[in-house]
Amino acid sequence: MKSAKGKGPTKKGTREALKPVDDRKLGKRKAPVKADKSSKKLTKKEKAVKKDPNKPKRPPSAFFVFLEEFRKVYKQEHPNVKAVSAVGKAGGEKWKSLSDAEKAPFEAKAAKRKADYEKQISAYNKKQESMADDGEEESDRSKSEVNDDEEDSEEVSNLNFANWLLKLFLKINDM
DNA sequence: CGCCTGATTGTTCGA
DNA sequence: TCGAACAATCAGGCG
Repeated sequence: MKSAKGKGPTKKGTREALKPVDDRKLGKRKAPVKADKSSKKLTKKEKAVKKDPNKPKRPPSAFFVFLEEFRKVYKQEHPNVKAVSAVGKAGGEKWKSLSDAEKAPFEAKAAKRKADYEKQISAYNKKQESMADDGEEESDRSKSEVNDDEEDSEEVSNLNFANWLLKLFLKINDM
């Protein structure tokens, strides 16, 4: 059952070049080159230390957005499951099962995430410059008013997503 | 006692 | 252009 990972089906040509990325699956997913100072996962520490609260973390990709919903559903069906890998594998497999149409809504969110992320980065960079001189943050009102064009039409769809996913999940599960 | 790893894919920056 | 790293999650395992 797929011990070779989805190397074939998902491959998109350009992805072939990213083949080395798969290497991270072999064991270490990071820092082969660095290996300098305790290259431990600073990501977690960054959170705890909170050195830069304004530092925008990479927003979840479409796959992660889907995973967030998927995890909820998965937990409902598998409350006993105790392993992130389980959801990861199941989610990944399912993700590939999704059609472009199904991925569309998630990709839409991903696109939106980029817009927000861009703003956050902009604000973050700006702040860094400001602080470098005076340390006085503040700034103007960047209240992240991202109400531009579309979007915001969800709200209620949020639950629908879970419901739809649940249905899809059960449906495929039955197959 | 506390932090890290595992597993999925996508995105994003850096050299 | 390519590559490497990190994004969430949750519980267990190790120092």
